[in-house]
Amino acid sequence: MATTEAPGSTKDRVLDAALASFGTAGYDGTSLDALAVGLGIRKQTILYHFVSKRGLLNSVVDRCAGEMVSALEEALVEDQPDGDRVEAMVRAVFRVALDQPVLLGLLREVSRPNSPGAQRLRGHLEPLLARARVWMEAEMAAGRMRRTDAQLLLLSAYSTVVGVATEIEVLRAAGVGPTLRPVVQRRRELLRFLRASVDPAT
Amino acid sequence: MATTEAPGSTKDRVLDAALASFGTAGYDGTSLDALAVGLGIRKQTILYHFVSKRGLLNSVVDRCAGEMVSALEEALVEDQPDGDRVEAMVRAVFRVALDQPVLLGLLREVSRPNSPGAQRLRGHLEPLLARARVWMEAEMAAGRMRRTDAQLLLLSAYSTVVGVATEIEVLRAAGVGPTLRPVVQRRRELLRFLRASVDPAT
DNA sequence: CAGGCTATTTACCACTTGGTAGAGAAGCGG
DNA sequence: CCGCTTCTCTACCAAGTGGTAAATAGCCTG
Repeated sequence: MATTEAPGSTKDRVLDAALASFGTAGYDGTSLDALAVGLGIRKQTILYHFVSKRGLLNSVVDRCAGEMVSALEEALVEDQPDGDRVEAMVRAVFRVALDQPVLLGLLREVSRPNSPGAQRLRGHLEPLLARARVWMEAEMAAGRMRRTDAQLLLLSAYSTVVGVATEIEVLRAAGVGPTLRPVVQRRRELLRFLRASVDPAT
Repeated sequence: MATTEAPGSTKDRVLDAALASFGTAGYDGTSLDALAVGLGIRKQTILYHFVSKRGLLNSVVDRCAGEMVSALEEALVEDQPDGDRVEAMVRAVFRVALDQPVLLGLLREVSRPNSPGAQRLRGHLEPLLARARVWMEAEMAAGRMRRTDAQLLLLSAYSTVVGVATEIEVLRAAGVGPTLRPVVQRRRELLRFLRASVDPAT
């Protein structure tokens, strides 16, 4: 049983193309035929590997959520000397946003309520959020963080980070170009926001 | 020539239903047939009034952008004694988000790059953004606002506000309920952020 | 070489999509 | 009553949708 596919395999190429299409055109805006033609294969090959369109979406979400979660977990591990965990996570998200912006596109598409795959995404992110929640509550108890509703603040931070990172793609589309400067500035502003939300001296 | 429709007219009912559907299911996820059935009319009646599906979207965007812009302009007028313009605008957006959350859904849907209607929305918001830009630059010159790239900060604020307000719908879907408390708290957090971004003492 | 397994194909299918053509119907001014 | 406009309807259609069935080819094992 090979859970990991060779990166050049048909299945993997389909996943890549599907990610791009779902992230930009959306789920409904993606046609299996078009996807197949773009890959030089037949639609039925896609259905052979993923059973249904919905199954394809699920696979794409699974893979991307996996990448996202492991990127975040790496960021959490590498700053063991307690060097601002928040900053580490934000940097991780922005790195992903720069490396593969399509992934953020999918995240945006799929985090819409009632969207197919939204629930599945939540399932992947839930444990991570739970961990963050208990950590925050510990920080609050220790007085290192301002007292607020942890869940609410987390959702706020999540949507803000995704919003900001997603917008990198918007900027790119608007012709601002893949210049690094605006991105860095955005990240700085965002960190300022998160610190303000968390600062106990208020 | 009656530019304004009677609020009970067929045309207006179609606009309402289309707004709801575009905002939740998205453009591609909306079918004219389903829309018509939901209204108890025939699809061709819709096409008679709006020529095409795209035309319907344009009309919806026009109406919503109009409401949004006038809400913002009202907010700007009523605080002539310079009582924190930023707060007035944020409050206006949140009021809209609470009164008609679907409108925010449309905003989110349509502000995706390459989305049909994205350009049209930009056209509506452009003058408002331009006004805000010159105002901010004046504030910066007067030293009442920290020096940054005005355009970038505006985009940041825009996406953040929309993100946060949109998420109200997400919360509602997640069962957090239309309670007022989280919304108020979110607004407070957001204002803290915007003030921090703008505060000259940094 | 036989037989099974995997991967990809061709050939269809039922259904939905947005859109066109044209017929009635209702109201209204002459 | 006529003719005009406005609105809604029935009847279609071509193109595309996701999905099923079955055939074909390659490959490894016995």
